[in-house]
Amino acid sequence: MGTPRGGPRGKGLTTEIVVAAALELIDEQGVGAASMRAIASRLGVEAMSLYKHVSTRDGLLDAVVEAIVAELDRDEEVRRDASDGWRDYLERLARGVRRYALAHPHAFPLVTTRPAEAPWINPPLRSLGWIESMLATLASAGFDDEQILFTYRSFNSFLLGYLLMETGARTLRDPQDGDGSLGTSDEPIPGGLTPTRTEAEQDAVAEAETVADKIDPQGDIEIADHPTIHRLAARLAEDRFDEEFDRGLQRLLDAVEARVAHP
Amino acid sequence: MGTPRGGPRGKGLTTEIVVAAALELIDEQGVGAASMRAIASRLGVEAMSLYKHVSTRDGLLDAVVEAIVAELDRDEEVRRDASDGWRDYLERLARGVRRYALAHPHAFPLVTTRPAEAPWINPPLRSLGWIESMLATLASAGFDDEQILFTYRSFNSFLLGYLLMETGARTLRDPQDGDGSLGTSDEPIPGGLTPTRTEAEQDAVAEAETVADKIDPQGDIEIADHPTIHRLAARLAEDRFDEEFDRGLQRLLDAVEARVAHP
DNA sequence: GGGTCAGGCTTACGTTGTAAGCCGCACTGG
DNA sequence: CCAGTGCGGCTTACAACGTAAGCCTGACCC
Repeated sequence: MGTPRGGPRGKGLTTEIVVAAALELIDEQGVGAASMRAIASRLGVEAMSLYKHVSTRDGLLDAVVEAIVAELDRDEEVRRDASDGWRDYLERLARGVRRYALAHPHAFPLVTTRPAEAPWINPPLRSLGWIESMLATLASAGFDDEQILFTYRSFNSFLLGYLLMETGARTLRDPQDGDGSLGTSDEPIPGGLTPTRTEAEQDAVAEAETVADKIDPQGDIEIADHPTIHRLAARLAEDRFDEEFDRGLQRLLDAVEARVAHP
Repeated sequence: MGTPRGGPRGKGLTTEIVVAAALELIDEQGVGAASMRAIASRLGVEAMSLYKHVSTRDGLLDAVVEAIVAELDRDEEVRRDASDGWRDYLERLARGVRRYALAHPHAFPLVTTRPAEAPWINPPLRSLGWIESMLATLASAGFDDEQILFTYRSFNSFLLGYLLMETGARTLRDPQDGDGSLGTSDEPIPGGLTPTRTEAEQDAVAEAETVADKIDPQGDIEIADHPTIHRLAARLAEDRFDEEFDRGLQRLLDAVEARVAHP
């Protein structure tokens, strides 16, 4: 009841501010860096003060996810009404999702993996508002229930997979890992093809064959065991994400269209 | 007696045992429950002892991921040689991946989100061995480089998206307290289409208003704001994962086939 | 039999999330 | 105007976490 009336109370912190700070930290240094204390200190405040605005760290992370997804609401391109047909609508929606995903590559895994409240709420379209919007749009475009469901799931699954792949490729492991313990290879593995582990016995952690063991700091791979990878290395490294997203999306929409056309 | 003897040192703990224990804990109670102390105590050992076998918790998690992916090596179905053609090979591989994903729904997010060593190593096929296997198989099936790359990326992205969706649907949020402290907000936000978003003051990131607020403990949704969701609720809840995986996979393989047929 | 050392255990430290409670100030109704 | 109310900060405290450092024991080899 107690509505803040008259001149709005000169409040300092708000939930939105806390969420925004958390998101900034995540964007800059990854999820792990967003500790309650770190977020607080970025706001010039003590950690416990945050709890006046969020219930728990997990809750805060959920709120961050929702804030990210909510960027769709502010995306003019996406927001345009659906009067140009379902295909146009889905296309704009997909590009909008990609936009927010690429805007927050460190946070996107959060969007994709945070457990949902119901089995049919899935990333990357996690808000009931947008789910409703999509389903309703398809329905009023003449899709029957079966077709709507098919489209909903294919669409989600495509975006999920593609964008996780893309953001994953853009956020690699910190190469600071040199870190003695695991890969104490001071010397770069000689272009030599022989995986001779001379000495190097010092490494107490006789780890069982990690992928990292097979890739030296320069990113070269052992050619002997993996000739095809080696041959395709250049192509594998190419950044084709833009066009492949387009192609994939069009293929998906074609499939939907086909499904709608035939019984 | 208690001490095994014979040839080499009769050891108690091994890296594999630690990894296995970690995986069990993750499967049973989620990643968060797999603390060093918890893993150790499950093995009847002190936490610090684990460090004789793994270098760090992060390293252990990486090892867990590798162990999971390595289940492909033990999957007879997948392992059969590729003499029945690339399509058969990819189909078996895909089903194998799905098998391990469903075997470890709590761990799968780990597989999908742990940062890789190179941008082209991506889930769910994270091992150089399998990547090499796949690329080589396609090459010897007559694919040119372009086609190989296309197939590799589409395949990964499809599996990633579909399986993350499926495992996500199977591991929901612990339905505990209704909380509410997050929603100290007074103003109800109109969600959905035509948001009529009044001008946002500065760059405030988002509104508070959690999805959880709109779903009661029974899983019912507010019908007023989300009529289409409500109408489709039953269908949305249906478990069609098996057949949809098949369909999706076939569609993917068809697309590959088409791409290989035409220039 | 003495030396080595793998592989456990103990102790200790810094950091984390958060429960509990304190206090000042802005605002309120009388 | 003044006493009261409660929002929104702060302080303190604690259990659990990852892990650095070092100790201790018993199986092995010469």
